[in-house]
Amino acid sequence: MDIHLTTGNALINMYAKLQSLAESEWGESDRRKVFDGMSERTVDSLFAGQLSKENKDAQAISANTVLRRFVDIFPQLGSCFDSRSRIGSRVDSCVKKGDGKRWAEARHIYFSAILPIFAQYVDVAKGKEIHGYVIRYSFEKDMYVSSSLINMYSRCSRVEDSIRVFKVTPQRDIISWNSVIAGCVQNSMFDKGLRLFRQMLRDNVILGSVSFSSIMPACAHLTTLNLGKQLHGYILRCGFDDNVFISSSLVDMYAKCGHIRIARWIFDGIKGRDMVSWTAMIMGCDLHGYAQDSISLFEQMKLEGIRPNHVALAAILTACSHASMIDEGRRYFDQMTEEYGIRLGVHKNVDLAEKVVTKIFEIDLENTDDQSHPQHDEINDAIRELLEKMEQAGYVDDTSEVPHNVDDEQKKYLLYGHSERRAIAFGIMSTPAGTTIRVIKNIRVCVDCHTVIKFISEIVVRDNSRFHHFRDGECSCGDYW
DNA sequence: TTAGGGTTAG
Repeated sequence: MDIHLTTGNALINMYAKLQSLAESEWGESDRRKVFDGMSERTVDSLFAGQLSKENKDAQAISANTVLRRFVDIFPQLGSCFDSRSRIGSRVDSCVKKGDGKRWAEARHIYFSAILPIFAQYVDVAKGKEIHGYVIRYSFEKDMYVSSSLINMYSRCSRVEDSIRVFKVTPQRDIISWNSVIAGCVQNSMFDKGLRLFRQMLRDNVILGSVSFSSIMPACAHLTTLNLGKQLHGYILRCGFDDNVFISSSLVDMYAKCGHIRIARWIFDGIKGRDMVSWTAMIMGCDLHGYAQDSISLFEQMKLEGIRPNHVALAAILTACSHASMIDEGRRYFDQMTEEYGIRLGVHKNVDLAEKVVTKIFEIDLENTDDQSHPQHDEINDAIRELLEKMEQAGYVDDTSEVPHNVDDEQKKYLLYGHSERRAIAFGIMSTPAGTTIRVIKNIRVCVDCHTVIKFISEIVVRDNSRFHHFRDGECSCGDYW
């Protein structure tokens, strides 16, 4: 019988999805047969099954193929994909020429499918042209199109634009929320991401697994262990703990929040660990000074047939560097280029260096001592008391890290003001004996404070570089510092 | 019927 339009489209879609399955016996020819048997076809017939996520993941169809087909249907869009000319004027001119009927066929579906390609290639100029078109033809209220736009802008580091799109979307579903929250978190706007997450909870939105894997990195980066634990409980109640995205993000969160053993326990329980899971664990071990574990994990990962990417290589090279393992480091460096074909990047970026320097000079460098803490004087007394005991135990101050141009006595005084030792003194005086004190610092601990902490106690300090487990006058970083 | 969101970094 003649294949009816929507039935035919549905069949094509089915064959396309079957084709994307591993070792599928279905192929292009099955789709073709249905397509050829249809007396009436539309744009949908051409695209059925082609733009689905399953197909993209399986790479059954490349981004370029999608674009080529898209341009076949809408030749006016060609300029948007392969040249610098503006799409907007072309759209208008082809509508004027009476070609508007074809554009009317361009339903929102294609735009929500095409935008992720610009997100992937980080091409905000082309993404914006599509956005203009979306507005002109009133597709912007569609949740699919809007979440594609949110994602495109945030992948291009334009979070403000993402949030703007989110705010003007009249109806929001879980994917709209996840898109904007993930956008904030991926662009290091962790507080904003958490605020939106809480607002989503207040709005009684039912969370999905993606909601958790999107927000968890915020807890990891902010070292907010309590919040991370609450989310972990939530995850267990939802039964999402077998999701590899979520378990990898939990490994990372617990490692960054100081619980390396819990991180390892979660990692060991992951079924179907992928490269990201391994890399998160490798970095976690390194963060805690267990470089040898990082190396054995890396080797084990390779044995399991998982090919490391540039992030995994960065992780293992960092581990070698922290443990002063020069031979291993060189071996991995050679493997990186020879076996894995990874080239060096970043490096010698003068433009970036200039931007950073400009920012640094905008900061008031003289303004470092903040004395506003209500127990400022008590903390001073506690530090003085600790110092006396430390000096009896053999502590000698090291003022080499004090950059100010003052005499040695002044420098010694400046060291008293360092936030890490003040935090420890405050922790000791305000908690019962035996309480775990967690100190989180946003810059690297100073070398003298590092010595001081070794004298004070069995203590764990996390600075911007790593965890320092101080015990019996030794530190887990092996004084690599 | 076709379409949108997620984990790892020096």
